[in-house]
Amino acid sequence: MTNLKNLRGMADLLPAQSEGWQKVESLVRAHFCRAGLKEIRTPIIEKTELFLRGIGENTDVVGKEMYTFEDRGGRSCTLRPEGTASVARAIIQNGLLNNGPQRLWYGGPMFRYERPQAGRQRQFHQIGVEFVGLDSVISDAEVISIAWELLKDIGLNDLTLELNSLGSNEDRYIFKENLKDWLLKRFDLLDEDSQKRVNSNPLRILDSKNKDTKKLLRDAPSLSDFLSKESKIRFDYLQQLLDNLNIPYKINNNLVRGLDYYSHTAFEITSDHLGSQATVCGGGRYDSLISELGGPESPSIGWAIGMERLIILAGSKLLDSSFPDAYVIHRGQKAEQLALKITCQLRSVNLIIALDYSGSSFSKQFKRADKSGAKWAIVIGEDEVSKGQLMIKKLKDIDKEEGPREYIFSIHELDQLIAKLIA
RNA sequence: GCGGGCGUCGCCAAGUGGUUAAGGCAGCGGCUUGUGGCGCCGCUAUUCGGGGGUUCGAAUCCCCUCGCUCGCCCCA
Repeated sequence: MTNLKNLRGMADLLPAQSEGWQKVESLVRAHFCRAGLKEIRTPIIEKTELFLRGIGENTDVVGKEMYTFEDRGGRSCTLRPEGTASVARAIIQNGLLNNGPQRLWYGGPMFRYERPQAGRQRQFHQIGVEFVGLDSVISDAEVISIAWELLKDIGLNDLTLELNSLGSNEDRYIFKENLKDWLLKRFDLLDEDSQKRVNSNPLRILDSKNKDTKKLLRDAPSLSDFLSKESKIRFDYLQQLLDNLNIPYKINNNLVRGLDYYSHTAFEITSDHLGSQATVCGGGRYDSLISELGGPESPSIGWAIGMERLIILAGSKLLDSSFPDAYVIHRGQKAEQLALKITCQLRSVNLIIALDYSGSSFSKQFKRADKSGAKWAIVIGEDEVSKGQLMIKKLKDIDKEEGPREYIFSIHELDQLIAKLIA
């Protein structure tokens, strides 16, 4: 291998892992289906402008993590760093809201140009849910519960749901000005990153991991004190609904989230088993995104789950477990032809059949049959072909003596063979 | 983008300047040309992520580059 390696942060999904992915994906689909969600698929490339306007120019995602390039027509294009902006665009462009609120899910690869580490790659996969055109608090609770129940169903136990209210746009504007004033008075005490953010995105400073800044912020004005009466009622009611659903949560007043479009409800689901990338699910309400992108006023809420992180957490619960029902052993050219034919016929009735290709000794083929984990060996040799028969032999539990291990069938009586294999 | 660690066969690995690069697992073949999970025997890296350089001589030292990994930042 000379230089033909993967690009940094772009991982292959190998056969040993794909079954785990499929398990998770089918569970995910089942949950979405039960919740009555419809799938939407959008292109993985969009005009750069969509993300600039949708996600916000001062966010880290847009500021330093986008895969942006010019196409041959000189258009600035970007590989989507998240799903919501594209979904919003597609909804507006196709007029879906004319049919009422949309309850949608999506999934697929996302791209962010970052230094990879555990649970973080440059191409990664998200599944997400978006409720567009719904304002009621029960939709917030429902959206959260879909994520929570899904994660629980995959077998993840020690997860933490962190919850906050960012208030209305107005609440947040007033708070932002207050916070900015407060921070500017203490500018010299802030860490470098936070100093840069004071004017562009002061809310993000609340989320700072810097020790000194954290300490300083203990006395800072709190967003919760700036929530309007309506916003407070909303937030209280959401908590009441979650209590009612027995979904545990932790209020985190510093949870701001990195994308500009959130208002009111913001939440994250985190785990202690992911190293420093603790968030497995993140989401919130985005009441003004659709209208800002040129659509009708449409309050909305959604979340995204990182598939790679989900798979890491699910870990050993996803071990490979599929074995063939039967392994077809054959010797001789006529037998080979029959073996292939039988294999296809049995597969057509949904049996999982493995076929040997080696043409080596029966002894070797039996060894391989054992290794495959198959329950039965189907043996087709020259004798069988000439008699129009085939023989099956039970492979597992060789030491348990209970009745015959071998059975002969006519190749014209496949029904009986099938019945035996299924039994 | 910044800072650490790492890169020898599909996997796990020994080797840290000197004849042919250990070993284990897996794979393939044989013992056993038509019957299995054990066992025994044999085969499987002209090459040490890639490219330069130092040297009589390099997987081992130096430089560059690619990738992985851990932390920061941030997020899924």
